[in-house]
Amino acid sequence: MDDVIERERRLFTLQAELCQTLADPTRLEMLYLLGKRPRRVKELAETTGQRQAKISQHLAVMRQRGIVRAERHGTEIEYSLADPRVLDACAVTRT
Amino acid sequence: MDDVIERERRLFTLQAELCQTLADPTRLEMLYLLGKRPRRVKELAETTGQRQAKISQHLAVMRQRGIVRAERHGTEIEYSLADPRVLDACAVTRT
DNA sequence: CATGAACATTCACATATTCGAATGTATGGA
DNA sequence: TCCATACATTCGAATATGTGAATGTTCATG
Repeated sequence: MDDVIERERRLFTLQAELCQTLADPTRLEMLYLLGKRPRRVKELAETTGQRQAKISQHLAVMRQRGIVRAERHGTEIEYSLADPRVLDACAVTRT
Repeated sequence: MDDVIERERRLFTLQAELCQTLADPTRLEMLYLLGKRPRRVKELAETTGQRQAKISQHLAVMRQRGIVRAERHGTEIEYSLADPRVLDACAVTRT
């Protein structure tokens, strides 16, 4: 009974964390770009016009949440969407 | 050119604000309940087990964002979803 | 108009988030 | 092994957010 409610509450909490992760314009722009194709950090920084450190910080957040995946190529690191379903979430929340 | 980019950025910002509004477990639970049928504040407070003031605060946030609509009936106020599409957003962000 | 019920708002505080600046780390090449 | 490049992390400050406690407001009723 209450267990069901508690289970629901945990789901709402998880859901809220995902929404929180999407609740930043820079991260949304990065996800938009990664939705088209994988990108290196430098490219994300240049395309968005943001500092590299800031991009790395946002990437770290999204990595921890499992939204994004990193793959090293020599000295560069290529990021891609870990689960393209986030694009659905982005699409639905648009305008 | 840059105007297009700027326009996109504004959209990302709006989108981020919506996500931010959804980024709270209590609000998600309230939206879930309102998705089934309109509810009075007291009912929302009792069903979620949260204090009335807290519920009103969250309702105020969602009212400002235009997610929720209020309709007074005597001394009670009934809330409903202003745009049922938010349910889609909620559904997509669920695990 | 006094009262109680239902709801809203304000204030204060704790916590979280974002960002710039600075610094650290890993990799490939000279 | 030294250096430059690409990226990550840490730190501190500013700002935002969530919450409880207290207080205000609105309305129906007597």
